[in-house]
Order: sequence, then structure tokens, then C-alpha cells
Amino acid sequence: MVFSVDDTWLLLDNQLCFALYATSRAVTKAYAPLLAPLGVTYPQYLVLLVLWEADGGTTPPGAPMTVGSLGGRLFLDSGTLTPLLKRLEAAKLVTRARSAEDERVVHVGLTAAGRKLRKKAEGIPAAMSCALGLNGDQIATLRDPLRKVLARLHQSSPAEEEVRD
Amino acid sequence: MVFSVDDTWLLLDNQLCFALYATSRAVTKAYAPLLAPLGVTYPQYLVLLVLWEADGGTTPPGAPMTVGSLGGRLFLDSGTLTPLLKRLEAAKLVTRARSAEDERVVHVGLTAAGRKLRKKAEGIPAAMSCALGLNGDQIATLRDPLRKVLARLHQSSPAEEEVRD
DNA sequence: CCTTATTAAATTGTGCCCAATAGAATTGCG
DNA sequence: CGCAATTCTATTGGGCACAATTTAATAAGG
Repeated sequence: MVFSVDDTWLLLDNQLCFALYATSRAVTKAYAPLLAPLGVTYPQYLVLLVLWEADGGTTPPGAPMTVGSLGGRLFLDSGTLTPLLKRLEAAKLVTRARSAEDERVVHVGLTAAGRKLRKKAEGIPAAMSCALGLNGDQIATLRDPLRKVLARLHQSSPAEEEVRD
Repeated sequence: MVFSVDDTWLLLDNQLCFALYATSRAVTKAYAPLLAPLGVTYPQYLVLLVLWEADGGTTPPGAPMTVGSLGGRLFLDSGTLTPLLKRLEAAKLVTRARSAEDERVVHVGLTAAGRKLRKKAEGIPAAMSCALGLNGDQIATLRDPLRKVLARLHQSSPAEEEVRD
């Protein structure tokens, strides 16, 4: 039995991209019950992860997070982040304020409630690891090649920054 | 230097789920220039893949595709598919028609233009393989564990079908 | 039969995502 | 300085994704 390359590669279940697309959606759905107690969506949770990190232990007042730096970490632009941050602000988890030095910039920070939410989130990674059926090694084994692909895609289509040759 | 487990696992760049989420979005974006000549989006392309398969060589008139069977393949429900199929219908690529035997069911089929589009799509998998920087083996090595995770997630949260014990 | 479940799609409402554009502030340069 | 590029955020508009509800048709049980 002979298949043409095209026939085989066009089959949905042979495609990596579809596996990626479907799994990503399924994972996001799997977060819903874990995030419900926190009252946030998965993209909102990602914003909080970045803010918790920036807020973190050593020398807390590093450069404050902005819409742009958040977008740099999450690969999202203001078109997505602005309304999302407004919802987090309405939920009283984050603050948004124009920078005094540069009025173009909007600083994003955690409220006390937002900081406090971190405690309730600490069990989530372990719960997801269990839901996915993967241990730490297996997670790394899957994560690292994905980050390689991601880096390559961002290289060929950089998120607006200068491309150095 | 000692990190608590929670600290390490909450770091964005350690998370598999974020790598999945970010890579999936980047991949969808990478499809845009490849799909632009066909005039469809990535989810619309996925629907066409399923229809092309069902339309395919051996014994063409297998059971006709329906909104439900399409959703079964793509893990999407009518809330997503109905408007998407209406757009594909408006683009004259697919047909939608109530089944005569069961008026609840909507048959989805390809128009001549939809069938013809397959030719223009045949180069896409190879182009993506190149854009991702992965050969066939590497694609399989990444795809198969993703499908395992996907299967597990669909098992714990089945898409509405009966759960057998 | 005839009523009650069940099923398939469609609809509604909320929240992403992203491209394109617009506004406003700042920077660079002549 | 003055003004043209640049930068940062917000806005607009289209297209997913999904939960929850609705509508219509069929199946099942008494």
C-alpha cells in the first residue's frame, strides 16, 4: 500500500500542529476547576504568575511591570492585555496607573488581595502535573522542545523588536 | 541556594502548560501567511482537513459528515462550529443542509471549490515542518506524547459521551 | 399512542486573540 | 528649538472558544 506524502501529511491525526492546538485547549479547560476558587481565567492566572514573580523575594522593587513588559513575557499585545487587565483591576487583584516619568507607560502592580491569592495558587502546578499524568522529568522533556519551537517561531516573526542580523 | 517546590513550579518559564499555550498560538500565527492564499483561518483549515479526509479516495460515500461528527474529530461544539461553518458556507467552500432522515442533524459537505482547494493546501504541511524546524521523526516524537496527554484529559473530562467504568 | 427523555444544532453571553489603526507622549536630529 | 520619527497604550473589528440555555426532532417507555 502506497500513500503519497501529501495524503499522509494532510491527515488530521498525523499533524503535530493539531495535537498542539487540541491539547492546549484541553489543558486550558483542565485549569478551569483549579482556577475557579481564585475567580480568574487561565490567561489572567498567567498575568498573576508574572506579577508574583516580579513581586518576589529578592530586592522587590526591581523595575515595575508594565503592559509592555507583561506582554513581553506572555507574548501578548495591548489589544489582549488592556481589557484583561481592566477585568483584573475590576476584580481588585491588580492596579493600573500611568507612569509619572513617562506618561505613555502604564504600571501594573498587585493589590494586597492579588498578592494574597498566591497562597491559594501554590497547589495548582502539582494538581496539573497529576491531571496531565506527567512527572517533573516528563514535563521538562515535553516543555523544552516546545520552547525551542517557540523560540524559532519568534525568531522568524519577532514580536515587533529590532531584528539583528 | 534552596527553592521551595512551589516557588520553582510557579515560575512561568518552568511551566509546560504555558509553553503549550504560547507555542500553540505562535503556530497558529505561523499558519496565517500559508493560509492567506486559500482565504481561510486555521480552525477553518482544520474543518477542511476533516472534510477532505471524509471525501477521500476509498468508497467516497461513507457516512456524510455532520456538525456533530466534525466536532468529534476537532473537539469543538456547535457553539464554535455553527458560526465557523456559516462563514465557510458564505465563502462557498462547504454546504450545510438538514438531513432528510433526521431533521436534527445538519450534513456538512464540500463544494467543488472546497474540494479544489485541497490542491493548494498540499504544500502546507511541508512548509510548516520547515517553519518549525522539525523533520518527520521529530514531529512524531513531539506529537505522540501530546496525544497521550490529550487522551488522558479527554478521559477525565469526556466530551459529553457516556463514561464507561 | 402519548408523554417523557434524549439528542442535535443553534443561540446567547463572556472572554480571549490578533491585526490594524488611532492618540498621546517622548526621542532624535537638523 | 522645532518637528519628524518612534514608542507605548488604547481602541476597533473580526473570528474563535466555551458554558449555558433554547428549540426542534426523535427515541423510549408505559
